[in-house]
Amino acid sequence: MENKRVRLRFAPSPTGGLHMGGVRTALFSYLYAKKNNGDFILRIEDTDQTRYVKGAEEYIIESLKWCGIEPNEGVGFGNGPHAPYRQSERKESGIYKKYADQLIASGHAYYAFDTAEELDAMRKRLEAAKVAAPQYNSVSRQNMRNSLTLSEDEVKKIMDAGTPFVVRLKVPRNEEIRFHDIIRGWVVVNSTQVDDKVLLKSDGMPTYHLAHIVDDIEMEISHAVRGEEWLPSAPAHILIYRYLGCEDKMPLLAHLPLILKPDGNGKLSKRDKSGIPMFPLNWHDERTGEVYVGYRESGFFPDAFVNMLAMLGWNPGTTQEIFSMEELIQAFSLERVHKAGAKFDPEKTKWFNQQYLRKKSDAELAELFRPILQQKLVETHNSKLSTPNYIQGVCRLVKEKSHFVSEFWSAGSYFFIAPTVFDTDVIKKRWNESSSNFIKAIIERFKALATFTAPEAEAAFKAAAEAQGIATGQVMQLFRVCLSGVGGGPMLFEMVELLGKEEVLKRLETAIVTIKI
RNA sequence: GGCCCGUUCGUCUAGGGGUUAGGACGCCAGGUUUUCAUCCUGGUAAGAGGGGUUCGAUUCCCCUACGGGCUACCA
Repeated sequence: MENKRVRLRFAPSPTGGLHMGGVRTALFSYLYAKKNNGDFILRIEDTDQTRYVKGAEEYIIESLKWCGIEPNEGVGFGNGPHAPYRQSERKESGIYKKYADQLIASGHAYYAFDTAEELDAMRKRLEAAKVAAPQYNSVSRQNMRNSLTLSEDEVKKIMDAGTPFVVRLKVPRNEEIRFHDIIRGWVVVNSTQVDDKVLLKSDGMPTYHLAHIVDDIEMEISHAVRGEEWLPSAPAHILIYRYLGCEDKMPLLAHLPLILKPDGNGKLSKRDKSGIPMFPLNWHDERTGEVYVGYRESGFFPDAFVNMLAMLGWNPGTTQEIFSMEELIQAFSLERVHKAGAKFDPEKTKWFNQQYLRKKSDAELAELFRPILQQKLVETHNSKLSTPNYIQGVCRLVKEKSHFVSEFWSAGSYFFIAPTVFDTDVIKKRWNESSSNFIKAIIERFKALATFTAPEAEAAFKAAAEAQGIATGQVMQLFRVCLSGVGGGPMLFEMVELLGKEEVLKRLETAIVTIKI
């Protein structure tokens, strides 16, 4: 067992878009597997036919791909020795029934024939009797219709008649169940708290409880990493492994803390008022018609998203915060995962993206900006796209103040379209009778320049100001507005150089005739 | 209600019997950029409460409070 190959699975059910909490579970499993030269498997747990959502599986696969969390085995990622990886398909081999039958044969599971109404009535009865935990268990099962209370003949008769039935786990009455969690240490629960879980549903499908255990055994899973919401049912799972005689094959457990919503209390919801997405990719819910925006579509870099997720509930114990996937793999350990839930911080999320934005080369950014730019230029009837060098130059100047590539357009559209309106606040404050003379003087001095670099333009500008006895500070912003229409932006003379002599002169001429006090 | 898990600055967190309780985000201030942003420097701000154990507890134990999860033929 100690030398068992490390194999982890991510096992979502295709009931909707994969939430970022799910992505983090996948990420942690992936990191641990890679760190230990193990396998990472994607298994689809589609045992609930009523909740199956079309497109969800594709969404999960695409999300993992975008994040760079690639399983080396599983649905959408190629078959390994344990195919198929969809539980609905695995069921066809009769594997789940086989394990359920084994539990029945050994007396650790039984058939139950109760209808939904009968179960409901039982619950109401127990509630009325003020039973602390109304559930199907060692006590209440004695008053229900199952193979424990009915005679063998009766059971046979019912089964032969084709009456629907479920298989339930026979949980002992008063037994201490101890299990070890990598993150939480030892957890002790008394079996009186555990109900007789349904293992096989009346439609013949296994429940999660049976299916994931059977598959984890069959797929030789070494570590099961999942959300904290599974902690309460873990004791039942321990029992199943034990009764199956498979305790030695039981994966080590690690229950991750939940991701909490940024404001107020509770789990993360599908939407947050911060405007920061909760899903990796856009997700369209066909049932409600609602659309949830994704990190990808919001302009986040996948590595920034993954980095942010990794730091939610885990840290390396150093002050390093920026990690590539490789570095995460090297540094990761389940033991360092926090116990307490982590509130998700939208501001920090943006900061992560900014860090990655800064690290990208101008060429990379230009490549990302190009499609946005092209679309904007079409929208504004300026279909002429600038040269790659020029676009890179814009990216170089504009990236310092941005968190997202998607902000480049609003920050620097004037690099591509000459301004027609000029910030009135700045004009009101800075423009006076002498202004147009000053701009004219600059035009003359710029014209005289043989080469047009930032330092040269700046020197010419200062000389013009000095000649007219104006402090440069008085006219810098004015000059900027003439060129860009707005009062803020990147380094002024860097901007001048990039725009180029011809364009600068043209814009200044326009400004003189357009701007009125 | 019951059970389980948790609790260090507003948020993410480090540390772990003796520390000026460290870092990051945010926020604030100063400096640089003769604007804004960037950048630099500094600042703000924390061990839920009560009991133990101990020379000493944020750190170990107990209780309470609070928060979260679970309580389906859903996962």
